[in-house]
Amino acid sequence: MRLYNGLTKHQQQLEPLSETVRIYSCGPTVYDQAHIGNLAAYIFADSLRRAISAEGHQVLHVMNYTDVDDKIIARSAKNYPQLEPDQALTELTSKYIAQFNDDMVAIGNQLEAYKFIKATDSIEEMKQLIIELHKAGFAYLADDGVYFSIAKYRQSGKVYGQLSTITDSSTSEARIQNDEYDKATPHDFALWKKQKPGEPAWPLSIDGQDLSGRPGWHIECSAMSQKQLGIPFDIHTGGIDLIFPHHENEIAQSTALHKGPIMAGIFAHNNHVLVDGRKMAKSANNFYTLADIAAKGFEPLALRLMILQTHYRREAHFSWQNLEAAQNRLNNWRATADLVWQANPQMTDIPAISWQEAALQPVMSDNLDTPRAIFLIDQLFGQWNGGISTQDAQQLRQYLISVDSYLGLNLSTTTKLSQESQKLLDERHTARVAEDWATADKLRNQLLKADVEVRDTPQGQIWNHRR
RNA sequence: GGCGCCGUGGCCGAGUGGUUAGGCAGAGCUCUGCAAAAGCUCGUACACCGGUUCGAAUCCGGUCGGUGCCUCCA
Repeated sequence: MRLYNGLTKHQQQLEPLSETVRIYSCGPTVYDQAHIGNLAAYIFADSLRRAISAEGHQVLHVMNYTDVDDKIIARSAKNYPQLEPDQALTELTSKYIAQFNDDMVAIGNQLEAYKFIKATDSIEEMKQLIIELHKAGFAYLADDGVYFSIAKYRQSGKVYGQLSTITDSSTSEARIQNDEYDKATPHDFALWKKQKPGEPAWPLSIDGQDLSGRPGWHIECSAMSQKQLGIPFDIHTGGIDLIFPHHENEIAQSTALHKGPIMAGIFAHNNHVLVDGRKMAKSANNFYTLADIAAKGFEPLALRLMILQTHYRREAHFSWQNLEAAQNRLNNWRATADLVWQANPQMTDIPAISWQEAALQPVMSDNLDTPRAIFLIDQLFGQWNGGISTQDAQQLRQYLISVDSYLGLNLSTTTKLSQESQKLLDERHTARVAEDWATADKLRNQLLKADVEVRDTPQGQIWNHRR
Protein backbone atom coordinates (compact mmCIF):
# COMPACT_ATOMS: atom_id res chain seq x y z
CA MET A 1 0.00 0.00 0.00
CA ARG A 2 1.42 3.30 -1.09
CA LEU A 3 0.07 6.37 0.60
CA TYR A 4 0.67 10.07 0.37
CA ASN A 5 2.10 11.29 3.63
CA GLY A 6 1.29 14.87 4.55
CA LEU A 7 4.31 14.85 6.82
CA THR A 8 6.83 14.27 4.06
CA LYS A 9 4.72 15.49 1.13
CA HIS A 10 5.56 12.28 -0.68
CA GLN A 11 4.01 8.93 -1.29
CA GLN A 12 5.47 6.14 0.70
CA GLN A 13 5.03 2.46 1.25
CA LEU A 14 2.95 1.67 4.29
CA GLU A 15 5.20 -0.31 6.54
CA PRO A 16 3.24 -1.31 9.61
CA LEU A 17 4.98 -0.36 12.84
CA SER A 18 3.67 -3.54 14.43
CA GLU A 19 1.60 -6.54 13.44
CA THR A 20 -1.52 -4.46 13.67
CA VAL A 21 -1.85 -1.32 11.62
CA ARG A 22 -3.09 1.36 13.98
CA ILE A 23 -5.23 4.16 12.58
CA TYR A 24 -6.68 7.15 14.31
CA SER A 25 -9.38 9.13 12.59
CA CYS A 26 -10.56 12.45 13.90
CA GLY A 27 -14.27 11.91 14.38
CA PRO A 28 -17.29 14.15 14.58
CA THR A 29 -18.07 16.94 16.98
CA VAL A 30 -21.49 15.76 18.00
CA TYR A 31 -23.58 18.90 18.33
CA ASP A 32 -25.51 18.75 15.07
CA GLN A 33 -26.23 16.61 12.03
CA ALA A 34 -23.24 15.72 9.93
CA HIS A 35 -23.28 17.16 6.44
CA ILE A 36 -21.97 15.60 3.26
CA GLY A 37 -18.59 17.23 3.62
CA ASN A 38 -18.17 15.73 7.06
CA LEU A 39 -19.29 12.35 5.83
CA ALA A 40 -16.80 12.44 2.97
CA ALA A 41 -13.99 12.42 5.51
CA TYR A 42 -15.40 9.29 7.08
CA ILE A 43 -15.93 7.63 3.74
CA PHE A 44 -12.28 8.27 3.05
CA ALA A 45 -11.14 6.89 6.39
CA ASP A 46 -13.34 3.86 5.89
CA SER A 47 -12.01 3.21 2.39
CA LEU A 48 -8.47 3.50 3.64
CA ARG A 49 -9.03 0.95 6.36
CA ARG A 50 -10.83 -1.35 3.96
CA ALA A 51 -7.92 -1.27 1.56
CA ILE A 52 -5.38 -1.96 4.28
CA SER A 53 -7.46 -4.81 5.62
CA ALA A 54 -7.90 -6.21 2.15
CA GLU A 55 -4.14 -6.41 1.88
CA GLY A 56 -4.20 -8.83 4.75
CA HIS A 57 -3.21 -6.54 7.58
CA GLN A 58 -4.76 -6.58 10.99
CA VAL A 59 -6.13 -3.13 11.65
CA LEU A 60 -7.07 -1.28 14.79
CA HIS A 61 -9.12 1.71 13.74
CA VAL A 62 -9.97 4.24 16.41
CA MET A 63 -12.38 7.09 15.95
CA ASN A 64 -13.33 9.60 18.57
CA TYR A 65 -16.52 11.42 19.31
CA THR A 66 -15.71 14.96 20.36
CA ASP A 67 -18.48 15.27 22.89
CA VAL A 68 -17.27 18.28 24.81
CA ASP A 69 -16.25 21.61 23.31
CA ASP A 70 -17.43 25.19 23.08
CA LYS A 71 -20.03 24.61 20.43
CA ILE A 72 -21.49 21.61 22.17
CA ILE A 73 -21.73 23.48 25.44
CA ALA A 74 -23.41 26.44 23.82
CA ARG A 75 -25.87 24.30 21.91
CA SER A 76 -26.75 22.09 24.85
CA ALA A 77 -27.40 25.08 27.07
CA LYS A 78 -29.65 26.49 24.41
CA ASN A 79 -31.53 23.28 23.68
CA TYR A 80 -31.89 22.05 27.24
CA PRO A 81 -32.03 25.11 29.52
CA GLN A 82 -33.94 23.17 32.13
CA LEU A 83 -31.14 20.63 32.62
CA GLU A 84 -27.93 20.84 34.59
CA PRO A 85 -24.99 21.68 32.28
CA ASP A 86 -23.52 18.20 32.35
CA GLN A 87 -26.90 16.59 31.79
CA ALA A 88 -27.69 18.92 28.94
CA LEU A 89 -24.36 18.05 27.41
CA THR A 90 -25.01 14.32 27.59
CA GLU A 91 -28.51 14.74 26.29
CA LEU A 92 -27.29 16.58 23.21
CA THR A 93 -24.27 14.45 22.45
CA SER A 94 -25.97 11.10 22.91
CA LYS A 95 -28.61 12.18 20.44
CA TYR A 96 -26.10 13.14 17.80
CA ILE A 97 -23.83 10.20 18.43
CA ALA A 98 -26.78 7.94 17.63
CA GLN A 99 -27.53 10.02 14.58
CA PHE A 100 -23.94 9.87 13.46
CA ASN A 101 -23.83 6.11 13.83
CA ASP A 102 -26.96 5.82 11.71
CA ASP A 103 -25.36 7.99 9.06
CA MET A 104 -22.19 5.91 9.11
CA VAL A 105 -24.15 2.74 8.46
CA ALA A 106 -26.23 4.40 5.78
CA ILE A 107 -23.22 5.53 3.77
CA GLY A 108 -21.71 2.06 3.92
CA ASN A 109 -19.10 2.51 6.61
CA GLN A 110 -18.40 -0.57 8.71
CA LEU A 111 -19.38 0.53 12.17
CA GLU A 112 -18.18 -2.72 13.69
CA ALA A 113 -14.68 -2.17 12.33
CA TYR A 114 -14.09 0.85 14.54
CA LYS A 115 -13.22 1.30 18.13
CA PHE A 116 -15.14 4.41 19.08
CA ILE A 117 -14.20 6.49 22.05
CA LYS A 118 -15.80 9.53 23.63
CA ALA A 119 -13.72 12.44 24.75
CA THR A 120 -15.63 12.54 28.02
CA ASP A 121 -14.52 8.99 28.73
CA SER A 122 -10.88 10.00 28.57
CA ILE A 123 -10.82 13.10 30.72
CA GLU A 124 -8.47 11.45 33.20
CA GLU A 125 -5.91 10.73 30.48
CA MET A 126 -6.18 14.29 29.24
CA LYS A 127 -5.61 15.69 32.69
CA GLN A 128 -2.68 13.40 33.19
CA LEU A 129 -1.11 14.50 29.93
CA ILE A 130 -1.62 18.15 30.78
CA ILE A 131 -0.08 17.69 34.18
CA GLU A 132 2.93 15.97 32.68
CA LEU A 133 3.32 18.63 30.04
CA HIS A 134 3.18 21.25 32.75
CA LYS A 135 5.68 19.42 34.87
CA ALA A 136 8.05 19.20 31.94
CA GLY A 137 7.68 22.89 31.25
CA PHE A 138 5.69 22.70 28.03
CA ALA A 139 2.53 24.10 29.58
CA TYR A 140 1.83 27.20 31.61
CA LEU A 141 -1.07 28.45 33.64
CA ALA A 142 -3.03 31.54 32.66
CA ASP A 143 -6.09 33.21 34.12
CA ASP A 144 -8.50 31.32 31.94
CA GLY A 145 -6.80 27.97 31.59
CA VAL A 146 -3.68 26.04 30.74
CA TYR A 147 -1.74 26.72 27.57
CA PHE A 148 0.84 24.91 25.53
CA SER A 149 4.04 26.82 24.87
CA ILE A 150 5.20 26.54 21.30
CA ALA A 151 8.38 28.35 22.25
CA LYS A 152 9.29 25.75 24.87
CA TYR A 153 8.49 23.00 22.44
CA ARG A 154 10.83 24.47 19.88
CA GLN A 155 13.51 25.05 22.48
CA SER A 156 13.45 21.35 23.21
CA GLY A 157 14.57 20.73 19.66
CA LYS A 158 11.23 19.75 18.19
CA VAL A 159 9.69 21.14 15.04
CA TYR A 160 6.34 22.86 15.15
CA GLY A 161 4.43 23.24 11.89
CA GLN A 162 5.81 20.45 9.76
CA LEU A 163 2.45 19.47 8.32
CA SER A 164 1.34 22.91 7.30
CA THR A 165 4.81 24.42 6.86
CA ILE A 166 3.37 27.40 8.57
CA THR A 167 5.55 30.21 9.79
CA ASP A 168 5.24 32.74 12.57
CA SER A 169 4.90 35.67 10.25
CA SER A 170 2.14 34.03 8.30
CA THR A 171 -0.18 33.58 11.20
CA SER A 172 0.59 36.06 13.90
CA GLU A 173 -1.20 39.03 12.43
CA ALA A 174 -4.42 37.24 11.70
CA ARG A 175 -4.45 35.41 14.96
CA ILE A 176 -3.79 38.26 17.35
CA GLN A 177 -6.94 39.88 16.12
CA ASN A 178 -8.98 36.83 16.96
CA ASP A 179 -7.23 36.08 20.16
CA GLU A 180 -9.72 35.93 22.96
CA TYR A 181 -7.52 34.09 25.34
CA ASP A 182 -4.70 34.95 27.59
CA LYS A 183 -1.88 33.37 25.67
CA ALA A 184 1.74 34.23 26.02
CA THR A 185 2.17 34.14 22.26
CA PRO A 186 -0.37 33.93 19.47
CA HIS A 187 0.60 30.42 18.48
CA ASP A 188 0.03 28.94 21.88
CA PHE A 189 -3.17 27.03 22.30
CA ALA A 190 -5.41 25.99 25.14
CA LEU A 191 -4.91 22.60 26.72
CA TRP A 192 -7.59 23.25 29.27
CA LYS A 193 -10.19 25.93 29.70
CA LYS A 194 -11.44 27.03 33.08
CA GLN A 195 -15.13 26.79 33.75
CA LYS A 196 -17.34 29.77 33.13
CA PRO A 197 -20.74 30.15 34.81
CA GLY A 198 -23.27 27.63 33.61
CA GLU A 199 -20.74 25.37 31.98
CA PRO A 200 -20.04 21.73 32.74
CA ALA A 201 -16.69 21.11 34.37
CA TRP A 202 -14.28 18.45 35.51
CA PRO A 203 -12.00 19.01 38.48
CA LEU A 204 -8.35 19.81 37.88
CA SER A 205 -5.79 21.35 40.11
CA ILE A 206 -2.22 22.23 39.31
CA ASP A 207 0.20 23.85 41.75
CA GLY A 208 -2.64 24.18 44.22
CA GLN A 209 -4.70 26.21 41.77
CA ASP A 210 -8.26 25.16 41.16
CA LEU A 211 -8.60 24.88 37.41
CA SER A 212 -11.91 23.07 37.20
CA GLY A 213 -13.09 23.21 33.63
CA ARG A 214 -12.86 21.27 30.40
CA PRO A 215 -10.23 20.03 28.01
CA GLY A 216 -9.21 21.90 24.89
CA TRP A 217 -10.03 20.35 21.57
CA HIS A 218 -6.54 19.32 20.60
CA ILE A 219 -5.64 17.56 23.82
CA GLU A 220 -8.64 15.30 23.37
CA CYS A 221 -7.21 13.64 20.32
CA SER A 222 -3.72 13.45 21.71
CA ALA A 223 -4.87 11.77 24.89
CA MET A 224 -7.29 9.43 23.19
CA SER A 225 -4.93 8.32 20.46
CA GLN A 226 -2.17 7.74 22.96
CA LYS A 227 -4.49 5.81 25.24
CA GLN A 228 -5.84 3.60 22.48
CA LEU A 229 -2.90 3.29 20.13
CA GLY A 230 0.25 4.41 21.87
CA ILE A 231 3.01 6.49 20.32
CA PRO A 232 3.76 6.35 17.51
CA PHE A 233 0.91 4.76 15.63
CA ASP A 234 0.68 4.22 11.89
CA ILE A 235 -1.82 6.56 10.28
CA HIS A 236 -3.70 9.63 11.35
CA THR A 237 -6.58 10.76 9.14
CA GLY A 238 -8.75 13.82 8.90
CA GLY A 239 -9.89 16.55 6.55
CA ILE A 240 -7.31 18.97 5.21
CA ASP A 241 -8.85 21.70 7.31
CA LEU A 242 -7.61 19.86 10.37
CA ILE A 243 -3.98 20.16 9.33
CA PHE A 244 -3.69 23.48 11.03
CA PRO A 245 -4.03 23.99 13.85
CA HIS A 246 -5.57 20.75 15.07
CA HIS A 247 -3.06 18.21 13.88
CA GLU A 248 -0.06 20.46 14.36
CA ASN A 249 -1.11 20.92 17.94
CA GLU A 250 -1.81 17.25 18.44
CA ILE A 251 1.66 16.46 17.19
CA ALA A 252 3.20 18.97 19.57
CA GLN A 253 1.28 17.63 22.56
CA SER A 254 1.91 14.01 21.77
CA THR A 255 5.54 14.47 20.87
CA ALA A 256 6.75 16.91 23.52
CA LEU A 257 7.33 14.23 26.13
CA HIS A 258 8.74 11.62 23.81
CA LYS A 259 12.01 11.00 22.14
CA GLY A 260 12.08 9.52 18.67
CA PRO A 261 9.35 9.54 16.06
CA ILE A 262 6.36 11.86 16.32
CA MET A 263 2.85 10.73 17.13
CA ALA A 264 2.04 9.06 13.80
CA GLY A 265 4.07 7.87 10.87
CA ILE A 266 1.66 8.95 8.18
CA PHE A 267 -0.82 11.78 8.11
CA ALA A 268 -3.47 11.28 5.45
CA HIS A 269 -5.87 14.11 4.74
CA ASN A 270 -8.88 14.19 2.49
CA ASN A 271 -9.78 17.26 0.47
CA HIS A 272 -13.04 19.16 0.72
CA VAL A 273 -16.39 18.65 -0.88
CA LEU A 274 -17.35 21.72 -2.87
CA VAL A 275 -20.73 23.17 -3.70
CA ASP A 276 -20.77 25.59 -6.61
CA GLY A 277 -17.02 25.80 -6.33
CA ARG A 278 -16.97 26.52 -2.61
CA LYS A 279 -16.23 24.45 0.41
CA MET A 280 -19.33 22.92 1.89
CA ALA A 281 -19.59 24.21 5.42
CA LYS A 282 -22.04 24.88 8.16
CA SER A 283 -20.89 28.45 8.42
CA ALA A 284 -21.38 29.05 4.71
CA ASN A 285 -24.83 27.53 4.95
CA ASN A 286 -24.27 25.66 1.71
CA PHE A 287 -24.41 22.19 3.17
CA TYR A 288 -26.58 19.15 2.63
CA THR A 289 -27.30 16.25 4.90
CA LEU A 290 -28.29 12.67 4.24
CA ALA A 291 -31.86 13.70 4.90
CA ASP A 292 -31.68 16.24 2.07
CA ILE A 293 -30.43 13.56 -0.26
CA ALA A 294 -33.13 11.13 0.76
CA ALA A 295 -35.76 13.81 0.22
CA LYS A 296 -34.72 13.96 -3.42
CA GLY A 297 -34.92 10.20 -3.76
CA PHE A 298 -31.20 9.46 -3.72
CA GLU A 299 -29.51 6.82 -1.65
CA PRO A 300 -26.69 7.38 0.81
CA LEU A 301 -24.72 4.75 -1.10
CA ALA A 302 -25.01 6.83 -4.27
CA LEU A 303 -23.37 9.61 -2.29
CA ARG A 304 -20.63 7.21 -1.31
CA LEU A 305 -20.02 6.38 -4.95
CA MET A 306 -20.05 10.06 -5.84
CA ILE A 307 -17.42 10.78 -3.21
CA LEU A 308 -15.34 7.80 -4.28
CA GLN A 309 -15.30 8.83 -7.94
CA THR A 310 -13.00 11.68 -6.97
CA HIS A 311 -9.59 10.89 -5.60
CA TYR A 312 -9.48 11.77 -1.91
CA ARG A 313 -6.69 14.29 -2.36
CA ARG A 314 -8.70 16.31 -4.85
CA GLU A 315 -11.68 18.49 -4.28
CA ALA A 316 -14.95 16.71 -4.89
CA HIS A 317 -17.89 18.50 -6.43
CA PHE A 318 -21.32 18.04 -5.04
CA SER A 319 -24.23 18.74 -7.35
CA TRP A 320 -27.54 17.06 -7.87
CA GLN A 321 -26.59 16.18 -11.41
CA ASN A 322 -23.41 14.59 -10.17
CA LEU A 323 -25.28 12.68 -7.52
CA GLU A 324 -27.80 11.52 -10.08
CA ALA A 325 -25.00 10.21 -12.27
CA ALA A 326 -23.63 8.29 -9.32
CA GLN A 327 -27.05 6.91 -8.48
CA ASN A 328 -27.49 5.71 -12.06
CA ARG A 329 -24.11 4.09 -12.08
CA LEU A 330 -24.92 2.36 -8.81
CA ASN A 331 -28.21 1.10 -10.23
CA ASN A 332 -26.46 -0.19 -13.32
CA TRP A 333 -23.85 -1.95 -11.26
CA ARG A 334 -26.58 -3.60 -9.25
CA ALA A 335 -28.23 -4.81 -12.40
CA THR A 336 -24.94 -6.42 -13.32
CA ALA A 337 -24.66 -7.90 -9.85
CA ASP A 338 -28.02 -9.60 -10.37
CA LEU A 339 -26.47 -11.51 -13.27
CA VAL A 340 -24.85 -13.70 -10.68
CA TRP A 341 -28.15 -15.62 -10.58
CA GLN A 342 -28.58 -15.79 -14.30
CA ALA A 343 -25.73 -17.84 -15.62
CA ASN A 344 -26.48 -18.94 -19.13
CA PRO A 345 -24.84 -22.23 -20.19
CA GLN A 346 -25.13 -21.08 -23.81
CA MET A 347 -22.86 -18.13 -23.20
CA THR A 348 -19.16 -18.58 -23.63
CA ASP A 349 -18.13 -14.97 -23.43
CA ILE A 350 -14.83 -14.25 -21.87
CA PRO A 351 -14.38 -10.73 -20.61
CA ALA A 352 -12.37 -8.56 -22.98
CA ILE A 353 -10.86 -7.01 -19.93
CA SER A 354 -9.48 -9.89 -17.94
CA TRP A 355 -10.28 -10.57 -14.34
CA GLN A 356 -6.69 -9.92 -13.57
CA GLU A 357 -6.77 -6.53 -15.25
CA ALA A 358 -9.91 -5.65 -13.36
CA ALA A 359 -8.40 -6.52 -9.99
CA LEU A 360 -8.95 -3.75 -7.51
CA GLN A 361 -6.03 -4.45 -5.23
CA PRO A 362 -3.29 -2.91 -7.40
CA VAL A 363 -5.11 0.37 -7.96
CA MET A 364 -6.42 0.67 -4.45
CA SER A 365 -3.01 0.10 -2.99
CA ASP A 366 -1.77 2.91 -5.22
CA ASN A 367 -2.67 5.69 -2.84
CA LEU A 368 -6.29 4.63 -2.78
CA ASP A 369 -7.03 5.28 -6.43
CA THR A 370 -10.78 4.95 -6.24
CA PRO A 371 -11.51 6.72 -9.56
CA ARG A 372 -9.38 4.12 -11.29
CA ALA A 373 -11.16 1.32 -9.46
CA ILE A 374 -14.49 2.66 -10.63
CA PHE A 375 -13.21 2.82 -14.17
CA LEU A 376 -12.14 -0.81 -14.01
CA ILE A 377 -15.51 -1.88 -12.71
CA ASP A 378 -17.24 0.02 -15.49
CA GLN A 379 -15.05 -1.71 -18.03
CA LEU A 380 -15.72 -5.12 -16.63
CA PHE A 381 -19.43 -4.77 -16.02
CA GLY A 382 -20.14 -3.42 -19.47
CA GLN A 383 -19.51 -6.78 -21.04
CA TRP A 384 -22.44 -8.94 -20.10
CA ASN A 385 -25.33 -7.08 -21.59
CA GLY A 386 -26.29 -10.08 -23.63
CA GLY A 387 -25.99 -12.53 -20.77
CA ILE A 388 -23.29 -14.16 -18.72
CA SER A 389 -21.63 -17.53 -18.87
CA THR A 390 -21.67 -19.93 -15.96
CA GLN A 391 -18.02 -19.44 -15.29
CA ASP A 392 -18.14 -15.68 -15.51
CA ALA A 393 -21.14 -15.62 -13.19
CA GLN A 394 -19.13 -17.53 -10.66
CA GLN A 395 -16.16 -15.25 -10.96
CA LEU A 396 -18.43 -12.25 -10.86
CA ARG A 397 -19.69 -13.39 -7.50
CA GLN A 398 -16.15 -13.34 -6.17
CA TYR A 399 -15.46 -10.03 -7.81
CA LEU A 400 -18.49 -8.44 -6.20
CA ILE A 401 -17.20 -9.49 -2.82
CA SER A 402 -13.94 -7.81 -3.65
CA VAL A 403 -15.70 -4.66 -4.81
CA ASP A 404 -17.66 -4.56 -1.58
CA SER A 405 -14.62 -5.11 0.56
CA TYR A 406 -12.96 -2.10 -1.03
CA LEU A 407 -15.81 0.22 -1.86
CA GLY A 408 -18.56 -0.86 0.52
CA LEU A 409 -21.42 -0.67 -1.96
CA ASN A 410 -23.15 -3.88 -0.94
CA LEU A 411 -23.26 -5.26 -4.46
CA SER A 412 -22.63 -8.80 -3.31
CA THR A 413 -25.83 -8.78 -1.30
CA THR A 414 -27.77 -9.33 -4.49
CA THR A 415 -30.62 -11.76 -3.88
CA LYS A 416 -32.14 -14.47 -5.95
CA LEU A 417 -35.44 -13.84 -7.63
CA SER A 418 -38.38 -14.70 -5.41
CA GLN A 419 -40.33 -17.83 -6.27
CA GLU A 420 -43.37 -15.82 -7.29
CA SER A 421 -41.34 -13.59 -9.57
CA GLN A 422 -39.49 -16.54 -11.02
CA LYS A 423 -42.84 -18.13 -11.77
CA LEU A 424 -44.02 -15.00 -13.58
CA LEU A 425 -40.75 -14.91 -15.47
CA ASP A 426 -41.17 -18.51 -16.58
CA GLU A 427 -44.73 -17.87 -17.63
CA ARG A 428 -43.61 -14.88 -19.62
CA HIS A 429 -41.04 -17.01 -21.36
CA THR A 430 -43.74 -19.45 -22.34
CA ALA A 431 -45.98 -16.64 -23.53
CA ARG A 432 -43.21 -15.19 -25.63
CA VAL A 433 -42.44 -18.50 -27.24
CA ALA A 434 -46.12 -18.73 -28.08
CA GLU A 435 -45.96 -15.14 -29.35
CA ASP A 436 -48.70 -14.22 -26.95
CA TRP A 437 -47.51 -10.63 -26.58
CA ALA A 438 -50.48 -9.42 -24.59
CA THR A 439 -49.79 -11.94 -21.86
CA ALA A 440 -46.07 -11.29 -22.01
CA ASP A 441 -46.59 -7.57 -21.52
CA LYS A 442 -49.02 -8.17 -18.72
CA LEU A 443 -46.51 -10.37 -16.94
CA ARG A 444 -43.80 -7.80 -17.44
CA ASN A 445 -45.97 -5.23 -15.71
CA GLN A 446 -46.69 -7.63 -12.89
CA LEU A 447 -42.99 -8.18 -12.42
CA LEU A 448 -42.40 -4.46 -12.43
CA LYS A 449 -44.87 -4.15 -9.59
CA ALA A 450 -42.68 -6.59 -7.69
CA ASP A 451 -39.73 -4.32 -8.51
CA VAL A 452 -38.28 -6.66 -11.05
CA GLU A 453 -37.30 -5.28 -14.42
CA VAL A 454 -37.02 -7.57 -17.41
CA ARG A 455 -35.37 -7.15 -20.74
CA ASP A 456 -35.26 -9.53 -23.66
CA THR A 457 -32.12 -10.56 -25.43
CA PRO A 458 -31.50 -13.08 -28.19
CA GLN A 459 -30.37 -15.41 -25.42
CA GLY A 460 -33.53 -14.96 -23.39
CA GLN A 461 -34.83 -12.79 -20.58
CA ILE A 462 -32.57 -10.94 -18.20
CA TRP A 463 -33.97 -9.49 -15.01
CA ASN A 464 -32.74 -7.16 -12.35
CA HIS A 465 -34.09 -5.90 -9.09
CA ARG A 466 -35.21 -2.34 -9.09
CA ARG A 467 -33.89 -0.55 -6.04
C1' G B 1 -0.63 40.04 3.81
C1' G B 2 1.67 34.63 4.54
C1' C B 3 1.52 29.45 2.86
C1' G B 4 -1.00 26.32 -0.74
C1' C B 5 -4.16 24.07 -4.43
C1' C B 6 -6.90 24.04 -8.91
C1' G B 7 -8.51 25.41 -14.16
C1' U B 8 -10.04 18.89 -19.46
C1' G B 9 -16.31 18.51 -23.95
C1' G B 10 -23.71 19.66 -20.51
C1' C B 11 -22.05 17.38 -15.31
C1' C B 12 -18.23 14.47 -13.16
C1' G B 13 -13.55 12.47 -14.04
C1' A B 14 -8.86 9.66 -15.98
C1' G B 15 -4.74 10.97 -18.58
C1' U B 16 2.51 13.42 -16.57
C1' G B 17 5.41 13.99 -24.33
C1' G B 18 3.10 10.79 -29.62
C1' U B 19 -3.37 5.80 -30.72
C1' U B 20 -10.94 7.68 -29.08
C1' A B 21 -10.14 6.90 -21.17
C1' G B 22 -14.59 6.04 -18.90
C1' G B 23 -19.29 7.18 -16.46
C1' C B 24 -23.77 10.10 -16.27
C1' A B 25 -26.75 13.38 -19.25
C1' G B 26 -28.26 14.81 -24.64
C1' A B 27 -29.12 13.79 -30.11
C1' G B 28 -29.64 10.26 -34.10
C1' C B 29 -29.78 5.34 -35.93
C1' U B 30 -30.24 -0.11 -35.33
C1' C B 31 -31.88 -4.70 -33.26
C1' U B 32 -36.25 -6.37 -30.86
C1' G B 33 -43.55 -8.18 -31.33
C1' C B 34 -43.16 -4.01 -28.10
C1' A B 35 -39.73 -2.53 -24.56
C1' A B 36 -35.10 -2.33 -22.46
C1' A B 37 -29.96 -0.09 -18.11
C1' A B 38 -29.09 -3.75 -25.54
C1' G B 39 -25.80 -2.39 -30.03
C1' C B 40 -23.80 1.61 -33.27
C1' U B 41 -22.85 6.79 -34.30
C1' C B 42 -22.37 12.09 -32.97
C1' G B 43 -21.08 16.69 -30.36
C1' U B 44 -14.32 16.46 -32.72
C1' A B 45 -12.47 18.86 -24.80
C1' C B 46 -7.98 20.23 -22.49
C1' A B 47 -8.33 28.83 -19.31
C1' C B 48 -4.99 32.32 -22.13
C1' C B 49 -0.03 33.84 -24.07
C1' G B 50 4.82 32.57 -24.92
C1' G B 51 8.93 28.86 -24.67
C1' U B 52 11.34 23.84 -25.04
C1' U B 53 10.50 19.74 -28.65
C1' C B 54 9.98 16.44 -34.80
C1' G B 55 5.67 16.40 -31.58
C1' A B 56 2.44 19.09 -25.30
C1' A B 57 -3.72 18.60 -22.25
C1' U B 58 0.93 16.45 -20.39
C1' C B 59 7.56 19.97 -19.31
C1' C B 60 9.17 25.50 -18.36
C1' G B 61 7.84 30.83 -17.79
C1' G B 62 4.15 34.35 -17.51
C1' U B 63 -1.11 36.11 -17.54
C1' C B 64 -6.09 35.57 -16.14
C1' G B 65 -9.72 33.17 -13.29
C1' G B 66 -11.34 30.19 -9.14
C1' U B 67 -10.54 28.43 -4.49
C1' G B 68 -8.38 26.40 0.47
C1' C B 69 -5.82 27.21 5.20
C1' C B 70 -4.00 31.14 8.38
C1' U B 71 -10.53 31.63 13.46
C1' C B 72 -14.55 26.54 15.02
C1' C B 73 -14.39 23.26 10.88
C1' A B 74 -14.10 16.74 7.71
